[in-house]
Amino acid sequence: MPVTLKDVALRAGVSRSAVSRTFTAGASVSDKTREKVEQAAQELGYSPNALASSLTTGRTKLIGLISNNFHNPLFLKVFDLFTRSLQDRGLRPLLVNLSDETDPAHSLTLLRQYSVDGVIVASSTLSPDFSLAFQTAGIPVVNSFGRFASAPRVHVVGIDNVECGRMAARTLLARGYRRIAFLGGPAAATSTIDRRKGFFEVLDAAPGLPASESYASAYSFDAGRTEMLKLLKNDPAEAYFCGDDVLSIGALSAVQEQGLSVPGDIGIIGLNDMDMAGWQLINLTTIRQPIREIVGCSIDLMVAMLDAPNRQPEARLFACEIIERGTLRPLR
Amino acid sequence: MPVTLKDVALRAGVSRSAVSRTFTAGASVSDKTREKVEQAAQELGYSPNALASSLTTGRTKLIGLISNNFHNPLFLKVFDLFTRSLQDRGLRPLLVNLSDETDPAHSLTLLRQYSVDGVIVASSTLSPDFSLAFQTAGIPVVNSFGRFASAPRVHVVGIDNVECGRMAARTLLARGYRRIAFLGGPAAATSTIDRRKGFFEVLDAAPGLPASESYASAYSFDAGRTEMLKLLKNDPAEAYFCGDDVLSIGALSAVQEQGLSVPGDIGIIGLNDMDMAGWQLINLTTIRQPIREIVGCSIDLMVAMLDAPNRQPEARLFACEIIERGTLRPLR
DNA sequence: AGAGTCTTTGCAACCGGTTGCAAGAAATCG
DNA sequence: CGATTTCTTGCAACCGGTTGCAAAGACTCT
Repeated sequence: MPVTLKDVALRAGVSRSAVSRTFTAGASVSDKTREKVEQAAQELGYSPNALASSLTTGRTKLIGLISNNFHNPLFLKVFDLFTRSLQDRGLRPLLVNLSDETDPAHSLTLLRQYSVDGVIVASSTLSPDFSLAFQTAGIPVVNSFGRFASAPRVHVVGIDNVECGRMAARTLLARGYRRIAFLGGPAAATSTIDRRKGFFEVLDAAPGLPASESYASAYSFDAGRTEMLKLLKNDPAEAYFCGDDVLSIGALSAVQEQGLSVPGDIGIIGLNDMDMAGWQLINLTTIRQPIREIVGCSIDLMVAMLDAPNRQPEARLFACEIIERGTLRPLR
Repeated sequence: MPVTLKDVALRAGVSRSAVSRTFTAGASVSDKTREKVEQAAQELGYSPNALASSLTTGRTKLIGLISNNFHNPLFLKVFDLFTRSLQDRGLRPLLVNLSDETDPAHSLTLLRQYSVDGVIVASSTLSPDFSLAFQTAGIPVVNSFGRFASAPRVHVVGIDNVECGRMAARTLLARGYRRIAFLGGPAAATSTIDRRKGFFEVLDAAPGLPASESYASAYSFDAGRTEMLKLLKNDPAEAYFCGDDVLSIGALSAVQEQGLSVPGDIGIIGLNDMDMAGWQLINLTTIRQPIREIVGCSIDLMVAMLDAPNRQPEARLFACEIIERGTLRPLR
């Protein structure tokens, strides 16, 4: 049923090679032949089989896009950007949804079976070892939104979560909050660990400040709300750095439900600057992660690696930015 | 570099066919051979090339997943469900992000090049003709979240948007609202058209009720808020059926910003029941679309079609359900 | 033990393309 | 104009698998 190279060759009265060459950029074909072939292809509705050609060329233009962040609203935008940018460069995203898996073995064989040209691991919670497995298997890999390392073993593009933690702490201190706290997401996520580190680094440098920490069970509204309700029962802090905007909104909700005001009674700063953080009825002060740049850069790196697979791994970081809204009291 | 059938055959001391057969379910191989082959495959780290085998079998297990709804928060969950369910059935989603395109030609050639076994068009705004193009080209297609037709030409799974419109109107009337209005998303979307139709069908059957309509420029918070601010300037209605939850939340925000209360002064009912509709600080009354069922059913249909491509197209509808929260006054 | 049946196995052709090579055609040059 | 050089082109082998076929092997039964 589908029309092949041979059909076109037959109709155009040329060899199969000639047809193949008309569809291969940079191959040697005379204008006359090319015209005949294109005519025939047009009439038959031919389009070359990318998979068959991948057999000999060794390139599929398939890129595995692996993520376990299918509950993070930010990632809708991330997927949007990734798929668009990949398409713009003639690459096709083969999506892998990791859900709770953390072992790369399964994804690895799966993506190997489909001979992907490269893999993008888009996750803020997976360990770098996950990405490393692909590298070791000889598949170019970029870890987007991944954990920064000063001696990276795989390409990693993202933000410095430690610095984000510092930034949050400094922001709170600058606004005169003294009793401040860290309200993280799941304690095992690399991003949580790093942000916590930076946060307390700054606090520890300013001794005499009472600081506390706690963890929500997930990056979700309910988890944030539940945790905050618990905190409010026992002498809460003046301000909280929450691991994520959704978590923050849950916390915000809890505070308001208890009849307290934000930022009057309690200050909150989130992270990610999701769309909803800007909604007037939420109006969350938060730290923006430049996802457009991160995605763009990840793809640039990936494309570069397709030509030079043995590129030295590098970490590329982007600065985050405080987005000042209404959940912290103003700078004096 | 990658290890092939031949390598394994050589090492196991058998023919290539034997190796192929050990990896093909239902093929005839003796236990002894199978063991030898599996041993060799293990040692070499062999995994069969799905693309090469697709050449002869004619099946890639690739499913094109096309969407233009990368800004609709509901679709993060939709993608999550689709990718997970496809994976569970041994199928791989090849994602196509349509953004503003409405012409299927491009996606069609693209997906044909990759010999996808089938295509799922996940979109609430595309015309059925889009999906039809794949059907015509001989590629099994399911239109998820698509427009219902009583004589469908392609498989369509979703909800009856006309009925949703009716349901919204009845709900508002039952709560004693008399001056009610339709606040749709972009006027060209099929879902908007259908919902409007059902909505006014009910209103027209109850004469003497002043009804009005208007349209936001997008299914977004800003568009909803802007439109509602405009409406509030001129004699607003008592209650609004908004085309979407995000739109509703924008409208809700506008009402509150103007110092009016919901549902005291103005009632709002949304559609979709996204996560955030349930957040206490939003607490939106809305119509739930059973996306889990829609996705599940879409995939069932797709799988069925892989075996019987000429299945008679059918439309499968799921009932929606009012989720009662706090943005409509209670039933008397 | 021999005939008949059922399994297992390798050969070779094929899936839809690509590509090195050598021969033929066209263009360039003195 | 013939000799060179450069372009085109088809042949044939190959990419990594699958599969129909017939031969070989294993098994059953009398």
